Amino acid sequence: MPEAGSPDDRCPGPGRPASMKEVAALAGVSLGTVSNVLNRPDRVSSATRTRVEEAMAQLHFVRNESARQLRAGQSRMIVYVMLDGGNPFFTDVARGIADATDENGSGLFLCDSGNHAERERAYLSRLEQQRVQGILITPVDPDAPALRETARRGTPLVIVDRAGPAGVHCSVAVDDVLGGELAVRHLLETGHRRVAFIGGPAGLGQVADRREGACRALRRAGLGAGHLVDLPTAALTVEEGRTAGARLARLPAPARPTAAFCANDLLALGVLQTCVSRRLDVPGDLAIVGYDDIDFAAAAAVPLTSVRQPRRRLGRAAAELLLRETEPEHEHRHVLFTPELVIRSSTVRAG
Amino acid sequence: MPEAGSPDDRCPGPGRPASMKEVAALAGVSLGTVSNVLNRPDRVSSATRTRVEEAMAQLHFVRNESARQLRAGQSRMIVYVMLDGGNPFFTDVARGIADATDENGSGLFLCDSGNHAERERAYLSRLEQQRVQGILITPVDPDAPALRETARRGTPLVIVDRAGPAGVHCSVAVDDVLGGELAVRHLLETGHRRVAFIGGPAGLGQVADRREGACRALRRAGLGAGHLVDLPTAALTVEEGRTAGARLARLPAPARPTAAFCANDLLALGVLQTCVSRRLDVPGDLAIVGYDDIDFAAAAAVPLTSVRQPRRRLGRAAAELLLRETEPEHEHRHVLFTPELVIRSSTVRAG
DNA sequence: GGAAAATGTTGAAAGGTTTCACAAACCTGC
DNA sequence: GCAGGTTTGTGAAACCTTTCAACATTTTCC
Repeated sequence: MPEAGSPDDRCPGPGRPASMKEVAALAGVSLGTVSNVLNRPDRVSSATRTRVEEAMAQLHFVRNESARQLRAGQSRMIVYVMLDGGNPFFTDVARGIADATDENGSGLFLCDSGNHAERERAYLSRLEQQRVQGILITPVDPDAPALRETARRGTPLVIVDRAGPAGVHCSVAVDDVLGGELAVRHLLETGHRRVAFIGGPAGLGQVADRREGACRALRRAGLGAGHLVDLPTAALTVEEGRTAGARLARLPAPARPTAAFCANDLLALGVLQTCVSRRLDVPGDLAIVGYDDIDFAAAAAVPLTSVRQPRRRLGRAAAELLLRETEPEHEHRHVLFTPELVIRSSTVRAG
Repeated sequence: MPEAGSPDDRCPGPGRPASMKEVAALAGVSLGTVSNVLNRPDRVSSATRTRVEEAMAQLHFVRNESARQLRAGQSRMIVYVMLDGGNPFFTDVARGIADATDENGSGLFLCDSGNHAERERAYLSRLEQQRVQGILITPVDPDAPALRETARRGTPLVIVDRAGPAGVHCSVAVDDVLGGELAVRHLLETGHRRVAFIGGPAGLGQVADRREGACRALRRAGLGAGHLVDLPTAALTVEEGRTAGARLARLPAPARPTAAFCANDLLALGVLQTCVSRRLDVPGDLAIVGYDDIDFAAAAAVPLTSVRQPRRRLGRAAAELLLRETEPEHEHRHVLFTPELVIRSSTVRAG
């Protein structure tokens, strides 16, 4: 039996953890001195410091962050409110954020709104009550009043992967219209003339912009909007992709698009799965372009052509903007990254 | 005289948010009454209540959670420290936790240790200082002293997807040894006699247990450990899976296993990808079994046979144990779920 | 009409930390 | 010896909320 958990080590146990006051009493020193040991150790003689540190160890002292926060007026906590924790795109963005917050010494916490406006609102309110140091958020709706008000009341807030209303917040996003255009231009260049757009809900800015980009590509190729076949989905999930794929496969051959542009990779993977199970050749019978270039896109058995977003840089840039949010004379900035098309076998046969 | 109430305080500017004291002053009421409006509205006459509520609205009052926490002694925050935010398995577990915490009205926050012991320790320490209501954690090492000590000092803590040292914490896990056995028994039953085990780092309990289960299946079939070919990996990622797949493909044909059991689905997807790019038939040339049955496993173009864990139930059960952790006479419990093999085309040809 | 109960409101204390003006002790150099 | 400086340490105030005993007012019931 390891001695680390020896039962005779009777400590405070179920009671309240020790406070600085108790530490001070045990060390025979004033409260202020304990505080100095913690915050300005150089102002304390090494003899007292040792005595205080021993008392802290003996009492298993743990600093009370609530009290510190109360005194300081704000916490050291940075939070990213994700739109969908199940989408690897957002966890990659979170990693980029973590890169920046680590360097800054702030702890990063995550919340998942699950694309649910009410839940997002609840989190926002909690975070504001918590007086967090800052909020990064990929919102369900960047124009929601709650966002504006939270920022106006003083909580630093940066919008990620969307642009908020002009001049109200900083934001970091990727040019989704351009991304959509790149995707569909590529399909047109590889000979397709009837392209499905698979995505939804249409209220989601990312979806609307990518579709808009698709239309732009058609226009610039001198083709009408009739060349785009809309297959709306209820969410951006693999499951919805499978459903949409099945609907697509059921279309009569002359009307059936020869290519599908999906609003994200999860949908694309679902569509791909349906094709495979129905023995449709990809890209022969249907070419597929996804969006985000998540790791699973390259790992799919028919590797997906996809629009890559600089996910990690996106996160890092957002975090850096957030940390600057409290500087005097701050002007809100909107950073826009450029996406990039990654061509793989789901649109162009390998070899 | 602290009651120097300057009339300038009326304007809600970009300064500190209003406090209850200011609300009370504006409503011409005492502090206690404002508190009653917030916490026991029934004890306040509706006239006063309205007056206070108007004052709160006018001043954009936001409750200060730090102060509440300080008073209450603990926060209303529940946190799940994930082992790897990039693995959908853990985000699904998180969803199960959220199901339970939602019903309880506590907010769920997530942290990602990224399988990094030092980062995990830092989070744990932060959370303890924060006096969080409870911690759910899938630890890098369930025997790490920091876990034991955090729990001993009074922060409710439940271990998820592992069992901690006996009697110290509650835990919820899935029988990984049995899972490994199911996987390899299935491979043996479908005629394979040389099976690769792909997984690592070996220090990870999940990996060790699943491998142990594989050995048990062999033993029970009367086969020696020589029938298991170890291909250790540095992490449980798609990338590492690709590397391991390449190593596997390079083995000389007589020594090459005809089946691979991967410690999780990310690895399995990587291996699968390598097979496809090298024109190896799955399952003809290599049968593959994954672990976790994440959504992407079924969505792979060769749908993966995988060991399904009740991810969401796992999370929910863990959260429920956590909420009971503070009950008097609490006895730590270890809940063990049973995994289930889901057979798909990566081991058995469809049709 | 007045005692008892119900209802509304108040004021002060407590919770753990940080900060800051101040006191005490020790040096330095003359 | 002692003015002036430095190094250590102290005590009290402040941060914002919640709780609770006590007070004030109204209602109820004989």
